[in-house]
Amino acid sequence: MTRTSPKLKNYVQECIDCPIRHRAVCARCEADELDLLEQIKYYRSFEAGQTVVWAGDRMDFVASVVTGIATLSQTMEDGRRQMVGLLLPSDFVGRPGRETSAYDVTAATDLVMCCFRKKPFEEIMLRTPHIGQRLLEMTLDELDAAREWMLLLGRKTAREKIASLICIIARRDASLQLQASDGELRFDLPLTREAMSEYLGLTLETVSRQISALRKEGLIRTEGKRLIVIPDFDRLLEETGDDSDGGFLV
Amino acid sequence: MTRTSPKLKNYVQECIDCPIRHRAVCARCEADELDLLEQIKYYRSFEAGQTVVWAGDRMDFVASVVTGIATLSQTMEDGRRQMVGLLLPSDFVGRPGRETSAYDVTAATDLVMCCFRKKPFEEIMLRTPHIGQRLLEMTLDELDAAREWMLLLGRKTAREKIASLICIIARRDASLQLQASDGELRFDLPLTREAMSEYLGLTLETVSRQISALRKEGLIRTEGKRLIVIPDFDRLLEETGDDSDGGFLV
DNA sequence: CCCCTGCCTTGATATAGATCAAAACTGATG
DNA sequence: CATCAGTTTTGATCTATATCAAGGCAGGGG
Repeated sequence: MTRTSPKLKNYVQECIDCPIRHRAVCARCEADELDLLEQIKYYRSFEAGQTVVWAGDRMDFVASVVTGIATLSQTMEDGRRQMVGLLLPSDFVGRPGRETSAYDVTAATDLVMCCFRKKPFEEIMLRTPHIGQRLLEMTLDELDAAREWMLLLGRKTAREKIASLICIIARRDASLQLQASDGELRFDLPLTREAMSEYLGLTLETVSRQISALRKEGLIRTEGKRLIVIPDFDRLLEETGDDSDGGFLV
Repeated sequence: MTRTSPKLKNYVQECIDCPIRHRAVCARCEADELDLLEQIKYYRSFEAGQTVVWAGDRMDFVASVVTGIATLSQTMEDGRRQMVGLLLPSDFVGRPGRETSAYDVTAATDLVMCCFRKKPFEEIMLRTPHIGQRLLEMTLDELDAAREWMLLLGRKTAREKIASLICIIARRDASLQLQASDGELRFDLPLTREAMSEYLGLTLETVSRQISALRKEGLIRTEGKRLIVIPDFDRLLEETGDDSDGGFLV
């Protein structure tokens, strides 16, 4: 678990060719603005399971997720945990103007982040409105997502929660991968039952039971450990409890 | 209910003397920047219970809450409702760059909002970094609050939820009113049992029972319809399940 | 090849909170 | 002052999900 696989080290990438160039906090930057960021950026890699920072710890950088998935979670004194954010590629980690992390940040899968030390980043942000504008936009999106999640946590049944989670991951995955072989959607769900339960406000047993139920009813199939296949996305969507139209915004 | 009490009409206020001047989206504005906003602002008043906009409806303004409390909520097709935001004075309503409201916005109490038509506001925002900066800061605060709430919805018991709600309102109230007569905190909790249940992801019966329980144990007293007295804030805080130190920001 | 460790699944039971129901209160209206 | 609608409280019961418990399965290491 603590052994570092060599392939993760020394990830390097020109901004120009970066896979998240047009979705991350730098999305609106012009070439010269991008140069400023490129000069101060550095990459950090983590293996699945590693902790990036603990809640309350000093965190002197902000970052974009380049590849992999990170999670934000809170822990209560007695150990109850709730995940409060699922960070996919292009999502932003950290808060300008705050010294410490408010949440535990964990690598759910192998993870590469594009980091900026906080101080220089804040300086560049003041001089570069495009960054602040993009960050505002992204933060508003996160806020919408958090509120959507409040509905899920407060009012949905266990079955609806699971269906919602699968649909959301499938959507975000599809929007990146651009694959839509006929009607069947297949993708990686790289979360353990426990991680899902922390996200959904359930126990891992309930997660397992509900996934089994969806499988028995043919709403999903599972292949191997982490692969999910959705034969009919719309049918699964009906199980989420969301309005037939709108639903999640990504 | 639909009769409009005259006192609510025609609220007018110079920005200079505005009670939320230094907390709202205009907080960082210099005098000349404030002038720009002052020229396009207008006030709207709502009575307790009135709906400001429905989710999905066109919303061509953004606004700051000046006095009163507004709520944001989502409704599922079958009627289940979850409140996703509680907007107190100085909080911001609406999202620049979005045509329609994502949530039902309702006046929980009599309410006065300082409104800006969206288009001119967005133009001023582009020219005035202080507004965008402040809005980013406020949005990040909202996001933190939403995530704190996710923990509450996903993991807290009914009792902890109620204690948390009361503590949060008490805190925010205290930070505005600046009254701290000895140890005893007293303040208005202007939400019906139903509104509380929608916020906490409970039924109104459970809310009522838990409030009764806290009252019987002397953790709170109630005076009249809406007044709450907290004899010992720290003791109530212990019932929230939050870390003894940190807890909610705001 | 076998064992171990970490997941995952499934079953039996317990319980917090929902649901259903009725009565008590509160304040407004005629 | 009586009535009425909207709240709140409290009681009885039900149920979805948690909790406790036991096996099962897959992959890595010796």
